[in-house]
Amino acid sequence: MAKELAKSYNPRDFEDRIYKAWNDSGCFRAEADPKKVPYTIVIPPPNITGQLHMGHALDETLQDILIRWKRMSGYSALWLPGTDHAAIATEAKIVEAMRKEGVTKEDLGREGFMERAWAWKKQYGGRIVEQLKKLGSSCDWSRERFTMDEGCSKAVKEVFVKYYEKGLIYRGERIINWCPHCKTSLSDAEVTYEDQAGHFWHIRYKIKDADGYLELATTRPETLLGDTAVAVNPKDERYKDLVGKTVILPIVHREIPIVADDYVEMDFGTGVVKITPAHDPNDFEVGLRHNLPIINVMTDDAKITEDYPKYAGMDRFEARKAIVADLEAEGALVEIEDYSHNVGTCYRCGTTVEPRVSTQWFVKMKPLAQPAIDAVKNGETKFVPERFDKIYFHWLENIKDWCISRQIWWGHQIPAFYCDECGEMIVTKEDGACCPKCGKAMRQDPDTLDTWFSSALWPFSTLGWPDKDAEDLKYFYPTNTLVTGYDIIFFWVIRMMFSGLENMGKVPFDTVLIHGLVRDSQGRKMSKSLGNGIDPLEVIEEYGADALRFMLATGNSPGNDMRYIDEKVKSARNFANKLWNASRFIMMNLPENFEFKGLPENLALEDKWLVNKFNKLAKEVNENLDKFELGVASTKIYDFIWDVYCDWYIELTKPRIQAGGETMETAQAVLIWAMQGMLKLLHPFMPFITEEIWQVLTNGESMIMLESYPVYDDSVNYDAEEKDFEKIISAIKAIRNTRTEMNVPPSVKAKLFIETADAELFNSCTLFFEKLASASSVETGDKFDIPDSANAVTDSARIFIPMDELVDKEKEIARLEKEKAKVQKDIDFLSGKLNNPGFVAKAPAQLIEAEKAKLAKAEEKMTKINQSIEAFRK
RNA sequence: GGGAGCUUAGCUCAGCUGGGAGAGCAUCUGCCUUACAAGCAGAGGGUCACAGGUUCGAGCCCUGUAGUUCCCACCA
Repeated sequence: MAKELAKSYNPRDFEDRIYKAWNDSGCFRAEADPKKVPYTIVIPPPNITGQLHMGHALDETLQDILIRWKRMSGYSALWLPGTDHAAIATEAKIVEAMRKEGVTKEDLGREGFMERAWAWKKQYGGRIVEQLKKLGSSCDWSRERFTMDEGCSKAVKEVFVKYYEKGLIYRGERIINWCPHCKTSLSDAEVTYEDQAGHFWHIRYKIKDADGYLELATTRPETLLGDTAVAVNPKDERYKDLVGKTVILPIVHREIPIVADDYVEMDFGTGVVKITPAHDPNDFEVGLRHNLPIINVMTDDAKITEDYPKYAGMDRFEARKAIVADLEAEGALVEIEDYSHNVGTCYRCGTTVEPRVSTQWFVKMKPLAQPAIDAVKNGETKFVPERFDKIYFHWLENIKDWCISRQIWWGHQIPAFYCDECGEMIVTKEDGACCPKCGKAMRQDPDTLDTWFSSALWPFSTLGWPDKDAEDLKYFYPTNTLVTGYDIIFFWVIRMMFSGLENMGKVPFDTVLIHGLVRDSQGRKMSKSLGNGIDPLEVIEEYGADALRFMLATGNSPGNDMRYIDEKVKSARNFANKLWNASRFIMMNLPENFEFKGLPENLALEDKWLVNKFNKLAKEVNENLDKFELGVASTKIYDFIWDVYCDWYIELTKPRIQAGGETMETAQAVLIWAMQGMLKLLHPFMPFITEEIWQVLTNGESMIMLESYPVYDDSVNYDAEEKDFEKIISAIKAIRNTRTEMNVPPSVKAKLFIETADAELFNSCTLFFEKLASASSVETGDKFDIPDSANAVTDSARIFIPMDELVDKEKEIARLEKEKAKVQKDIDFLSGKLNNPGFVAKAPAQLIEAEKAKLAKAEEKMTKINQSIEAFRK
């Protein structure tokens, strides 16, 4: 540890060193200590493929603030870290890397591919973890987990088998979202809808055995190949007689029925809909109701199948053009209309999703959703801010079954086994099962699980479940605060909720703290394609992790997006620098072998003023943190350190330090006392600089991160002293103000004559007037008449500042009149309020008293101003 | 088509149980006062989107309007 602070604040010199010291001494380790109360956060596990971005930086900063605060407040605080295998995202990256080498998945085979994937995990899984450390994250690395490690995998199998046996998991042929690029199914949550400009192609289908056509419109003419009906509304008089007849599908020339179904809206378009059960979720439902055949016309990469030789091998968009041309040639195309519609895209790669019928595994959601809804309704888990519970309810109330099987290799392979001999299927936790019917070796289902299936179990799988007696599980579950962005509610929060309730019987966390996105300086989302992303590591390199953290925690509120603005980081860095220099100041003014023995007895007025203000600060900061108002808390600490401590208190101690003796010793002790308190309050927000200063201040005898967080001390009551000293402060401010307005440079000292009823108080503070208000001498009294002097007036004093040159009476009167007008406004406002019978009758007594006191002060000041004006007019 | 957020100083944003509008940056005036020019002391700048309502009292609560952003939704 450093022995003394470097001359200038340079976070690069100590942040890594301090992180290592924390880690080496086991400060991050949480114990299941029965004498303590647990406080637990599980990290939203970043993807192993990921690199730290601003979103992580915000998320980790908020968690670290909470965990450090709770740790210092005496809790057994566990922040459990880990990473996510991120199935599709990771596999896509690996495949892409392989592509550059000219290798395909098929070349390697499943086993070979998995080997390669694990190697990838080994290489990159550690990278993001190292980046988290740069931020100062105080995670318990001894408990680090990975969603595909042995324990998590065990939990996944356990849950899968349990759900299957309870009938909560089933396998079936359904229409699902298919990504032709990733070549896998997707869940509903993994589809992002976006408005796209497209067309409405109006097509006519010839009615068989009758004259005329049925005209309909579609945005996807290529799916016509798979049409197995056209539908109309049963109440639609226009088509009533046609129901039961058939039409001839253009191009294909297949005969398909006209069916009646309520799904069709009469007022939309022509009131006729083509039905393609294999490629549209609604059509699929209609198909089920009318027993229509399902004709899949596309391969898994969305090319037309061999069944349609003319279009076979064409991509669906090429096929669209070809088919439109053919429709036109055939005379079946009536019209093309511009149309904007909602298109589903893959949330990973952006490819337009193709609805597709296939056999998949599903989780039955209705029975699981209800307890999750109830848990938030009855307050077992609450969202901060509260409004996000609406989104949560809405999603759960309309939830559909969750498609969990993915046609990729990187992930948890589904623990279902098939007998190719007799067709038997079993679901089991055991590997390498043999068929219970015919004894033959069974083949495991090749599919893997949705990545969110394992992260849904994260709050308990990481604590030892399914071992129900695991010490960590018993002590740390349920966890307390989950911190995440609003964009993850559907993917993760909801699934953790029902998983926790179903498997643990308890909610996984009591609070979900939601934050927004970090946008660029223009308010745009940071994205790779825009190239507007800011790398947190570069910011840390330039300004330090503390500055970045402070900027992210300050000036924004839960649930709202924020912008990354360089000036804000700079200003946070300047704040750190300010603190750095303040501590340098107090240290350079300490005697060689100074020993801090706590707050001394013989406090001066200004010491009590400071102590009282600090005490109130500690109270408020804890209250704000309790309510997750981290930004408000950090602002208050900032204001106290900069304004109260640096700009006032340090300046006040300077003359005392010069004076020496007892007053100096007291000042030194108070300086240190307050500095230690401020460092502790600030530590969760700016861990590195506070630790570095603490180490030097305390000769490395303890770590600030393990100190107790300051709390309100109800034995401190210096309210009267605080008020008194505020009189001195306002007098100094008034003098400075007057001098500035009269263009008197600070180098020009002036005598002060202070006319006040608080002569004793002012006399005890003459040093401060000399030092902070450029006074050459100070005289107090109950009556002065000093001609040719500028006047500074407060509610408790009239201050005469004689000038070398004659004071311009008119100017001085004008200045006082201006001031008078202000005070008069106050008096009018306050007396108006107090003369209002409604206010006096209904406002709280405390407030009325406060307003009366304010009015009295204003009137005092008014009297003094009038006296001064009178004196000038004489 | 539903739902939510936002609209406060030139810019970016705080302001949480309703009690005389705040910060950072920017602007203007002075200061290199030996902790800090990444600083110090001052100053200017706001009908808190608009219109109603509730209240003794509204930036804050209610209703509506406008602009804006986002989420959800099966009108082909």
